[in-house]
Amino acid sequence: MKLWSQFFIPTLKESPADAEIASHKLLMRAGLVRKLGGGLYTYMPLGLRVIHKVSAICREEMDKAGAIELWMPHVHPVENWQQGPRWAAAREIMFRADHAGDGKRAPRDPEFVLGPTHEEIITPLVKTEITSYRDLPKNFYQIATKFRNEIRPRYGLMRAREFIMKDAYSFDADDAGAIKSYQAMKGAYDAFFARVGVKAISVEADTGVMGGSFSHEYMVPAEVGDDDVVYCEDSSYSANREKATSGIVPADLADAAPVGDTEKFATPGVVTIAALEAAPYSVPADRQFKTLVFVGDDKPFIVIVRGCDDVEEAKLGSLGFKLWRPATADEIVEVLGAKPGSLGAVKGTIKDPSKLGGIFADHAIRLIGNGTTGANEDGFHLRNVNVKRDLAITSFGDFRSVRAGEPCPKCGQPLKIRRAIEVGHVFKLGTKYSEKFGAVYTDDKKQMHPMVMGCYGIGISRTMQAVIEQSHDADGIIWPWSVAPFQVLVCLLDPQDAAASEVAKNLGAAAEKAGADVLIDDRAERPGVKFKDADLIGIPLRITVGGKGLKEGVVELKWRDQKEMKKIPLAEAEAIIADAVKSKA
RNA sequence: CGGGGUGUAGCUUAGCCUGGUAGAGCGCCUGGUUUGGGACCAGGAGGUCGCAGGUUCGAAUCCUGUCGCCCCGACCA
Repeated sequence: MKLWSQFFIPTLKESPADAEIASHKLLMRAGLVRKLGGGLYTYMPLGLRVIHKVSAICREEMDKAGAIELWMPHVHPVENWQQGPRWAAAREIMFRADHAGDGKRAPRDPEFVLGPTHEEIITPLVKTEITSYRDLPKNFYQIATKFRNEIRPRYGLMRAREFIMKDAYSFDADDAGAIKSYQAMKGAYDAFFARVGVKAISVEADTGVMGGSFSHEYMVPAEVGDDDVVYCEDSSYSANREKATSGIVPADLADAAPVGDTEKFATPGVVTIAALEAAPYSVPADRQFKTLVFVGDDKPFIVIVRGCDDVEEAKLGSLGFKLWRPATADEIVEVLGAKPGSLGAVKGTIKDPSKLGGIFADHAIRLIGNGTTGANEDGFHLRNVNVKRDLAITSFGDFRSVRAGEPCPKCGQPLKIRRAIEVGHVFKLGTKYSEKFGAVYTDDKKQMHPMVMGCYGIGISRTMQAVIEQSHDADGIIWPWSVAPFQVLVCLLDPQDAAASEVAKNLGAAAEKAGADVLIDDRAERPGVKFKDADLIGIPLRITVGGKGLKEGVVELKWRDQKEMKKIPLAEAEAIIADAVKSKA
């Protein structure tokens, strides 16, 4: 039981100007966090209580699923990362932590980085500690701070530079075991999000820089999310847009027959799909080939999609490059011989095909018969271009971004898309890290094998904010019982009145005995201020004790998520409150 | 990193275009009146106008640079 006057809850009437979204404003206004710098936040006493509750639930579910808690350093020797499989991709988000404070690290001084995640730490550890199949499987986790130099931190705790994450790493003897571990984590995640009161859906996801064979993200639908979730209401299909496919290309598609030879025509000044759609050319975007040039591991390659489609850059990961980026105009001219706007991949028109790492075409371009594309000569295009006959394609793949309304790949019904916040991610990693670090074990036939790994993250601090984003009204936060910083608020309207104070403390004690965390608002403030603050900080159950009510022999009981308030007789108040608390626990 | 914005008291901000004493509301302190949904009156404290140059008799205001922060894009739990 805490007295408000002896605790610290600095509420604000107005939101700081840099808070954009509801949950960020409420984090600030309810005194849960304060900003130190971009993406860096102090957890204030009230906010820390929520973090502790979320962490405790996470810990319980992880333990229940058989994971084992440990704690790893967050200052990492850079060698661990240099030896790992993703140094090139990961280094740009890592903070350096040189031990030389003046920044003048001598050549022989060790170099450190702040840990953005811990595969590079746990895998070498397991390599030295576990060598026998008898010690497998194992799943280690920690709940700790992570450091990522996000290029653009935003929305408070949603995307911070320093944040709290639960990360778990499973090690199995074989693929079947790894899938079991993966399923166990999915079960734990479902239980966790249900308990903290967040409606999270799991969706198929791109594995990104983590690598690995498959993964699911846990998404909280919200307009302010950074991701797009593609889903179908009829089938169970749901996926991150980066990964999502649609049934836009029929399986039995027959390629269109050419109507004539390819033909060059002048298109002075035309450098966009839209310009070619307009008169006098009038070529619909879905009849144009869009030719884009990327550079993958220092070698240019071409991606072709329909003019009406967008390339989903994450999908280019399937091509096997470690790093890739859009090519610059100069690089494009060097290889294709023309500037962007007149590019194509028709056989014989590419200036220097030997420099290319490949020409990759999206399946959907097969829907185009006798289309139009750039001639690799500024100001000229080619018409009557046909996929099979004319384009020098290395291979086909899925590279386009799905749009709402396209047919679901499972059932054909129209797909929908909505924004969402990623709060958790499970990856089946395979042997990418264990092979790199030599984390092998000996089986019962004296054979050595790399361990099969999985990794599993939950953004603890982000989950806290996602709860607020999903559960608030115009007056403030509405905490679910399970993660509320306090569950019962005794609103003592007349703290100078000894009898009323006594009643408040007794009722608070009764609620506490029944299992609730209790806060008593004993401040010398006017009632209006107390009620406004109560709504703002969102404590689920409010008990109001005031001189007026006591004269009638009643106190008031009000749930934060309900409109109406109930007067209860003082004589029965302790029992009624205890029952209310027990009904929630 | 590219594009756009912004920086004035603890918070929200006016003033800037058109240079001339830095203003308000909230919050804070003192006293009084109040007391069931962010009270009222009186008094008070608090600002090197992000920083550094420049133009000018004179700069919060104009110019240049720089830093922080916010928004849009790529990245992520």
